[in-house]
Amino acid sequence: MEISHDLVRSPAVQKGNYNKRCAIIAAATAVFVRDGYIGASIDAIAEEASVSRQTIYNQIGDKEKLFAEVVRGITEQGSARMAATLATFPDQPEDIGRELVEFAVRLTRNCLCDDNSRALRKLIENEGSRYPELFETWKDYGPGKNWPAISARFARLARAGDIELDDPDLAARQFMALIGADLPNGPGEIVSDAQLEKAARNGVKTFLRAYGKRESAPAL
Amino acid sequence: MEISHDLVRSPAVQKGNYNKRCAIIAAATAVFVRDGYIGASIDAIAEEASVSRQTIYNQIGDKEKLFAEVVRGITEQGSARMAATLATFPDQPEDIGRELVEFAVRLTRNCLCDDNSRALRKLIENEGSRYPELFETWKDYGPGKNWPAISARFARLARAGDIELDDPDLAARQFMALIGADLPNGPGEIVSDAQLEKAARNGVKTFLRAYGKRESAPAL
DNA sequence: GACGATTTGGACAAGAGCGTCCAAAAGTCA
DNA sequence: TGACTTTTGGACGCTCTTGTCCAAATCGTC
Repeated sequence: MEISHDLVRSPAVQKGNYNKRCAIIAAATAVFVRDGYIGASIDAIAEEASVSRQTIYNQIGDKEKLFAEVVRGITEQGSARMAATLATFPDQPEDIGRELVEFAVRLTRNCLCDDNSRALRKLIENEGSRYPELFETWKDYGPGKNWPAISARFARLARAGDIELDDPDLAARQFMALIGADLPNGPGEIVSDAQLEKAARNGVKTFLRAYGKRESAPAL
Repeated sequence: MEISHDLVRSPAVQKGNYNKRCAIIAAATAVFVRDGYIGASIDAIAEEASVSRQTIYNQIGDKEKLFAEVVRGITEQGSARMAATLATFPDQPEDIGRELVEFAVRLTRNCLCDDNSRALRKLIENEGSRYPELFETWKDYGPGKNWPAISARFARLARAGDIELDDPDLAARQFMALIGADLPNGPGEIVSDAQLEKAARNGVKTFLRAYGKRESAPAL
């Protein structure tokens, strides 16, 4: 699982080699996701990063500190991607079907199916109970900020008369569920662009059959 | 996580105390799900089962054998519950909305939200790559047998004129996604009957808005 | 080249877990 | 009661991991 940490910069202290530090964080992310917190060994991370074990202790410190750094990195990156993607929601659509499909493709590709998001979900699910403070950080970014944002977009579409719905929050949850329903969710599965496109089209089609304006039968 | 293993009987050999064996399997299931394969220690399982560590080695054997037994148990039980629930699909509905909601409640309660199913999903997701043969066994029961079964039911409903759909497989996947969209999916969260009922109603409502016959507006 | 900072690899102690062995205790059945 | 089976608890050897320490090697910069 390749994870770029371009956005992960040393927070305050700027000692040592940035590249080494980034390599350590990236390798730690991969190994933590693959083997879990307990199963991940510092030696495996060191080997994955092509770095001596001692360097990890020099640069970051404890295993817990390393894990916290990993979580901080993927949370930040995931949140940034989600915010950027949400900004592309079709506000004043000309062809709502096509534009919703395009948005769904961006959403699944950048925020649901990418390695970073899957890593975050897996860590939250498996180690969230062991490190509740990690869960707290994520709640702010995930369901705390982004879900209301997307439901607000749908509410605006409804006010503009593009769709018909009574509960924007519910519609947002169902939209997410529908565009994810047709995606292969096996472990470590590769999702092709064609599958992504088809899943988005199928999900949006059903979403608009339920919530679209009655007179305009969407031909996708 | 309480998991009853009434269906789990010793396969061939019938030596020793059944109660002890069942207690071991149940405890092992809980600990494996909680801590993962590597994180689960035989000592913790022995303590959870109120049994000496040596007894585990006498009754089952290896840690791997114990894990395989755990997976076999929850897979069997999950499959049995799914089959029993699928048999209650409304074949000739009088009130399709109400009957689909009732079916969705049964499905989520027995096959999606119960401890057994969640344990199975978690183990598959986390250890499936480490033990592919485990994944194989599950594929037969899960997507291999049950998903075609449910889509066949929807196809029959469509032929009878109760709903309008072109792709039964897709409709089945979307039905599952919709009735699960409104469920709290946090780790270890308790789902009340009221939430279950409401989630099912919301999901079926949208499903029928998309696939129901146009003239009969469902009032749920 | 020389100096300081960093990295490296190896060694180390402490602890945890797995699987085995074994003698004593408890349970089971005739 | 007596013979047989099972369970128990403790001890053991083995491996793996964590975190620390340290001297030698490497890198960057002047």
